[in-house]
Amino acid sequence: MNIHDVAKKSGLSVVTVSRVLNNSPSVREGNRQKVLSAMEELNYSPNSAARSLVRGKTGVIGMSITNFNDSFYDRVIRVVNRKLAEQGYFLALSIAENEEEGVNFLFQKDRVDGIILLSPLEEKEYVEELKRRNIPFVLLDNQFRHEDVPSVVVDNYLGGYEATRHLIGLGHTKIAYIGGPSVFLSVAERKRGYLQALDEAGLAPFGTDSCGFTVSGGYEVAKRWAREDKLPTAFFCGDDFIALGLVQALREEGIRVPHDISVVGFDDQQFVGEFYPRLTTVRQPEAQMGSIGVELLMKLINGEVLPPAETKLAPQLLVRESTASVRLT
Amino acid sequence: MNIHDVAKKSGLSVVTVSRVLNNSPSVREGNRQKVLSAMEELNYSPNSAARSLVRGKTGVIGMSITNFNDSFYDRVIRVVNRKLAEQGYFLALSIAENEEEGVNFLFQKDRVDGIILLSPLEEKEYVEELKRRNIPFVLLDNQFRHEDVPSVVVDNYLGGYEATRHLIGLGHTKIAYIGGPSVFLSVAERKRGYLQALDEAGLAPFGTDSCGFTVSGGYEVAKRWAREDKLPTAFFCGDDFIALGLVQALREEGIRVPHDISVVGFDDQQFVGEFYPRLTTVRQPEAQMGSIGVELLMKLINGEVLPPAETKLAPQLLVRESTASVRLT
DNA sequence: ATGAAAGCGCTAACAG
DNA sequence: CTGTTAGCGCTTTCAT
Repeated sequence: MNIHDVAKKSGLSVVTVSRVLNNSPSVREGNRQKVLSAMEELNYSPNSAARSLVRGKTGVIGMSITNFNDSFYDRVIRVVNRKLAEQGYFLALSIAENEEEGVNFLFQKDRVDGIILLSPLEEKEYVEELKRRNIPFVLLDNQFRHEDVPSVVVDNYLGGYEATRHLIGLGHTKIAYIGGPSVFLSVAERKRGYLQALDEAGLAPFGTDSCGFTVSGGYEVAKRWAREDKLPTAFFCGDDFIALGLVQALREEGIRVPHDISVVGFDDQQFVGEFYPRLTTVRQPEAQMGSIGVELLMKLINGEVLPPAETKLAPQLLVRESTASVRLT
Repeated sequence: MNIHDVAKKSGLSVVTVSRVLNNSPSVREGNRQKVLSAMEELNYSPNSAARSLVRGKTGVIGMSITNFNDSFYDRVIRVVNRKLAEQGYFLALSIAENEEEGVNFLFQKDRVDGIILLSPLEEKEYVEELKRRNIPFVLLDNQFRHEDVPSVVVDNYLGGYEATRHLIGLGHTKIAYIGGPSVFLSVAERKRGYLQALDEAGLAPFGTDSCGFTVSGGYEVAKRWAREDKLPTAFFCGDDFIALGLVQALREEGIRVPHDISVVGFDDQQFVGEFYPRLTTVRQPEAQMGSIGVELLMKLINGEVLPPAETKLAPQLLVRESTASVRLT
């Protein structure tokens, strides 16, 4: 069932059929209809391998992800999917679990027209490999700076800064920071923002700690601090899960949020938003990140001049119910 | 940079190069080495569009998903990814959001060698379309029965039955069921199991209700029931999120779980497992579902005889800390 | 063990 | 506006 069958059936040549396939204007309306109905009858659809071969393009954009059980990733992926579809591209997701298999597959010029790396784990290796293979690609939420590679990141420093400013503005002076695993640049950046805000306000950090990006991590830290009777009046957490665990633990200790202690999270995880008190948090601009990423990649593919390598996006503080003015005791 | 360049560089013909590419034994070792090093030098990798075209296969399996912010999906996808890689196939994920765009793309015989539909939303349409296009495919966690289509589902009836039996075994007689949206067959099946278990024990259902698969859904139901002073001694929830919301609400009402009321969830959501009391829940056999699904698809692709259309897997009750013997008052 | 030739299904270049 | 010819990069007969 190929283009020749359609040609035969419609009484026209394969070239005309191809023209109809590609919406060429130079086909007489009558003939176009003939071709269309022949296709219909034959239940024909063009072979994409053949098209890719001759055109040198696949119409597919690959995206490598490490994890999807997370609102941030979820939102970015959905936006990318939509934007790509608008441009006539198809998104193929690949889980980077088995470093060898999956990504190497995607990393083939003829498999995809371009690649989006979202929070890549083995960032440097991937970047090098992709450059070597000469495949257009962009980085989203990456950790390091790379020359000549367009990337879109969130200004985590600013996020930490604003979260802390918010707390300071509420009169808090004893503010602690609980971050995630130190391998992440974002963790360090958020902390840097926190320290800067405090410094500007002439305050000393109350204390910092870290744990995994999990509810139980936050829970344990809070329990430990409570046990040691070392509690601030406000916590800035590097992640919503941590914040949620913290709130749970504090509640068990008879400490109310935000009445006794204020808590700020990070990421605006969907799920976490269903708990009371609704968490004040920092929302990352996923939609922007996704659409700018797609735009950059499209430019790269079309050979346009590339803009400055790194685009840094401002996150947004969402003030909700877990923060309040410090209690005057 | 194609096979001809390699041939020229190695001083052999394209056919020999092709043979090396395909591990044909009939190549003299010396020549194989020549070819290999030529490939290396040229940084050559074969064009997959050309291969697909001539072979009529792509080496790609498509999987259509609707949502990934969920442990059940996450686990199934990861297993499928691994199993497929073992077989030399690559998994391409596609979000079924924009029904038109995405899936229709995957639904092309020459794009993928086979398709896995995970909890498809527009199940019947997809099945029909895929049959029409004659693409090998399997259904995972589907809602309806289809002739001639291999599918793997979980025995939700059994899950509901066992969860309820567990509660009955703990001496509970006032047991309620809170299910999810009624469009899902799984919701009805879990309820059917619940009713059956009660019936066998000579008990009447205390009451049933339903809400979205969300924490807030469960929270609101519990608040409502508490307000109406209509509380059982045990809840069986059709979903962990609902169960979690329920526990939160009960706690706010001063009711302790499991001391005053026992709660059973469903799905063993990762995240939910981090809360105390750790939820007694029903775990779906994601690993089995994934690997059986892949096996079936492989058989289909290889033209083997298809086994009985539907494989029904038994879920597993995980007894943890949210259920206890009924209090004797 | 190796190679020449044909062809997978499609599009692009060039005629007419 | 339409068709003839060539070729994308690879694998597969079929000889040798």
